[in-house]
Amino acid sequence: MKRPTIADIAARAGVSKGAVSYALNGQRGVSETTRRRILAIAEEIGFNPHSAARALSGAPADTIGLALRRPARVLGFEPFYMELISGVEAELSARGQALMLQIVADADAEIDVHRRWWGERRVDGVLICDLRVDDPRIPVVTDLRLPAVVVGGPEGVGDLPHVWNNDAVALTETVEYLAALGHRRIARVAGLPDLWHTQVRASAFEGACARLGVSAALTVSTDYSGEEGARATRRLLSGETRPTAVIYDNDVMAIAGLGVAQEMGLTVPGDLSIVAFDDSSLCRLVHPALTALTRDIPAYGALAARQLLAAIAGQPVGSVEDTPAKLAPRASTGRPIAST
Amino acid sequence: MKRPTIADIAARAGVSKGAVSYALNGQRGVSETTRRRILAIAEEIGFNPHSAARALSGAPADTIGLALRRPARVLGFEPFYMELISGVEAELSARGQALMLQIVADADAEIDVHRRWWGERRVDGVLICDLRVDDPRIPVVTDLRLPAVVVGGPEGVGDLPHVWNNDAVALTETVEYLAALGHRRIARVAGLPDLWHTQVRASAFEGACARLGVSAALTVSTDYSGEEGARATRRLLSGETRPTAVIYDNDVMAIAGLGVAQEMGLTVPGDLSIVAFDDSSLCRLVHPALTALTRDIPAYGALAARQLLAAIAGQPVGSVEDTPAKLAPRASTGRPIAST
DNA sequence: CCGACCTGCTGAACCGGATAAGTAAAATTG
DNA sequence: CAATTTTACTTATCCGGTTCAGCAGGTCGG
Repeated sequence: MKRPTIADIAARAGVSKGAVSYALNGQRGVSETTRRRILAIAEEIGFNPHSAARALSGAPADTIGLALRRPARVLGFEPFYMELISGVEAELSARGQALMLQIVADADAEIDVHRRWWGERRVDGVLICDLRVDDPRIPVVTDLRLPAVVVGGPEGVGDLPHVWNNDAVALTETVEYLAALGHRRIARVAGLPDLWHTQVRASAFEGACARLGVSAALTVSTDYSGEEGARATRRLLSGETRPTAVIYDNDVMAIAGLGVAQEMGLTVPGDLSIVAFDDSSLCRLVHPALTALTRDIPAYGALAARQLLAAIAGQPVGSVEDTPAKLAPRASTGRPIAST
Repeated sequence: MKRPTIADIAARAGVSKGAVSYALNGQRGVSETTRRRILAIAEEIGFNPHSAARALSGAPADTIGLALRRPARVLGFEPFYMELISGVEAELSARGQALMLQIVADADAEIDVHRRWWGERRVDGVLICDLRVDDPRIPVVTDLRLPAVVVGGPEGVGDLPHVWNNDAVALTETVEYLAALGHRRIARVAGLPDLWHTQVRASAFEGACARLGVSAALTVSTDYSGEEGARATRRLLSGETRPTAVIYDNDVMAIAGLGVAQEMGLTVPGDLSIVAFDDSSLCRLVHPALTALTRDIPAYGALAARQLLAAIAGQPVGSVEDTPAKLAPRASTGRPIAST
C-alpha cells in the first residue's frame, strides 16, 4: 500500500502542491470550495503528512523525550515511573504529541541520548527525571538550548524550569506524627543516595529527629528494590536497639519490610510502625494497610508535560511546586508497645 | 546553538556535501585521508544527521511503536508492562532503535494511532499487546503492510508474526498441583474477559478442573486492578461454599487477595491457598511468599522486539513460542485444612 | 478608464540528507 | 605509451512537505 502524498491529492484535485498544502493547513490562499474538495480527497485516500518532510521544513517533531537510567529490574516493579509516564501521556496524547522513551545504562549513555535526540531533531524537548547531585544533564541540555523540564528540584536544576514537590515538608510531617505517637527510635530506608530528593529527605529526616528528640535516627541506603528493602529491614530489626518505626522511601520496600516484620514474628504496628513514601494501591491492599505519603503521581507527570509543552512553545516557565505528599494514616502505624 | 549539517562539514573540509555523506556512511568514494578529516570535523562540531532528512530519503525511522490501551490507573501498578517495556528497550537501545509509546483510551484511538504512525512514517513497525478477540488492529496493520509482531496468540493473530507463551500449559499445571494437594474447590480471579489470553486460561482452567474432579470452579472477571482483585476475593470468601484455593490472573490481585484473606481472619495456606500468575518480586517479599507462575517478562519483550526488528528487515518471521510460565511453589499454597 | 488592491492560484526554492550520474586525474593494463 | 580502468571526487536530483514570489483575473475607488 503506497502512502499518499500531497502530490497525489494535487493531481486528483487538479491543483498544485502548494494549494493542497494551504488547504490542509487552514491557510488562506485557496477558496472555500477548493479547500473542501481537497480535504474530501485527503480524507478519502487516508492522507497523513509525512512527519519527516514536515520536520525538514522546520516543523516541530511533536515528540518529547524521556530517558530513564534505571536497571530494567527496578523499573519493572517501581510503580512510580509507569504512573508518571501515564500522566505525561495523558497530557501529550490530548495534544497530539508523542513520547519517545529510552532506557539507558549509565550517565554517558544518558547524555549521549540527549545529544542525539537534539542533533537528530527527534524531540522538541525532554523531561529530566531522577535528578542527581551535580547532574551532568543540566549543563548539557542548557548548552544545547534543548527545551527541558526537570522533574525535581528546586535545587540543582541550574536555570532550567522544573516541577517539584516539597519532600522535606512531607518527611517532617511524618516524623512529627511518629514522634507524637511516642516513637523515639525511628529508622529510614532510603533510596539511591546520589539522587537529590534522597538528600532532601535525609536532611529533613535528620533535622526533624534532632528537633523532636528522636535519639536513634538510622538511615540505610538501597536501590529501591524490594529485595534491598527487605534486607535493610532485616538488618534494622536485628540490631541491638531496633527501631519502633521505619520510613521507607518507596512503597515496594515498605511492603517488603512488612513481610520481613511478619516473618520475624513482630506485630505491625505494635512492635513496628511502617510508613511508605508513595502510595500505590498495594499499600491499601496489604494487611495491615500501610500508612503512606500519598501524592498524585499521574498529575505530577501531567503538570511536568504541560510545563514542557509551554517551554517548547516559547512561553516563560519557571519553578512550579506541586502539592507536597500528604500523610495518609492507616493501620500500619500506631503507638509503640512499651519495652526496652 | 545551531545544529551542524553536512553542508557545514563540507565547507570546513573544503569538499562537497556528497563527499561528506559518503565519508560519514562508510561508503567508498572518498580517500581514507579525506574520510578521516571529515570524520574528525564531524566529531569536533558534534554532528548528528537530521533524522527527518534521512527519513525523507527513504531511510527507516529507527523507531518502533507501542500503543497501550489501558487506563493510566491500571498501568501504574501493573508491573507487567514496565517489565515488558524494559525488555523491549534493552533490545532496541542495543541496536540504536527508539521506542515510541502512546497510551490510548479506546479501540478507535488505538487504530488511529497505528494509521497515523504509518502515514507519518514515524515508526518502522509496531508491537501489538493485549490481543483481544476479533482484534481490529490485526486487519488494520495487515492492510497497511505495517510490520508488526503480536505479543500473544497463537490464535486470533491472522497472518501476523507473533510471540506467545502457552498459558494453557501453565494453568493446567497449576490446577493439577492444587488438586494433588487436595483442593476440590478452586476459584479463579480472571482479568479482562475480551483478551485472548484470558479466554485461553479460562478454558484451560475449566478443562483441567473438569478432568480432575474439581467441583466448584468459579471464575470472576476483573480489570486486573488490586481493588477489583480484593473485591472479587471478598465475594468468593463470603460465598456459601468458599474455595480453598484461588488462582489470580496477575500478582497485584493475588497480593490484594492475600490482604483480604488476612483481614477476614483466614490463614494462608491453611484456609486458603493462593497462586499468582506472573511473579514480580513482591510475590517473594510478602508474607507468606506467594506461589506464582513465573516467566521472564523482560526476556519475552526482548524476544518480541527481536522478532519485530527481523520482520522490519524483511526476514521471514512466524510464530515463536516462548517458554511457558513455570510454577514456583512458595508458602502460600498447601494442603487445605479439612472442613465443611 | 486606469491604477491599486484583493483573491486564488501556480511555480520554484528550500529544508538536509542520500545517491545516481558525470568528470578529471591517477593507476593499471596490454 | 596509448587505452582502459579505477579512484576521488563534484554536480544534480530526489524525498514530501512548506512557503515565498509571481501572476492572472476581478473589484473598487477616483
